[in-house]
Amino acid sequence: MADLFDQLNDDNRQRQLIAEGAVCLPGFALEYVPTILEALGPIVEQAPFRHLVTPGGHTMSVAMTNCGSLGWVSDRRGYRYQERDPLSDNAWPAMPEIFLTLAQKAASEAGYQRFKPQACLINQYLPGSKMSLHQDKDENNKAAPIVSISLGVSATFLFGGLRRDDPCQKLILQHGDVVVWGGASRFCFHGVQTLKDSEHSLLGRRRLNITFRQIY
DNA sequence: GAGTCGCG
DNA sequence: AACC
Repeated sequence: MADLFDQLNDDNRQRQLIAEGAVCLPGFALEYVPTILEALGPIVEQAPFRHLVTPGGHTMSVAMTNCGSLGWVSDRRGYRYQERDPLSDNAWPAMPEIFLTLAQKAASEAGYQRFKPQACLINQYLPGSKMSLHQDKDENNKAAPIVSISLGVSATFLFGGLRRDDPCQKLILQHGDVVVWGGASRFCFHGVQTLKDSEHSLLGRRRLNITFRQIY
């Protein structure tokens, strides 16, 4: 009975406007999931997930890697995008065609037709992982949106305003959901609440978040 | 002094 | 609260 209710609920989830310029597209990535997971294998083999350190000296609970021509990194010196993986000094793995296609399709669906993603940040959340409220401010191109794909275990996404103390909306992001934000909401604070310990049939106890950004 | 993709 |  609960399963039936959940299923109906899922089917009824609709495109949701979060704020001006920000939208959630439930299940938008579902049809691409097998291809995405296949493409992720060689990426994490070449550039394994690692826990980055913030400029303040704290280790992030989320494990990260990148693909694409630029990757986001953090260390004691600050946040930045760079062409090479600091672990290997190699270029980041290429962005798979399907990633580019999906990111552009989602951006277009949200009203951003000129999105040219250069950076793809892949975040792995295990139970207990979280992402504190922050703004994405390291991109040179301030007009391009952010495209975020959720896979695996559901998480509560916090979407606030332009000031840290603005109230946050809570969105439950499920496997296959895509969130796009840009325009007036491009610099909204956002974060992810501590991942609870639960199991997803395809990905186990993990949540993967794949985000796309245009840097220049 | 200002800000914080972190912690208490 | 420490570090930039």
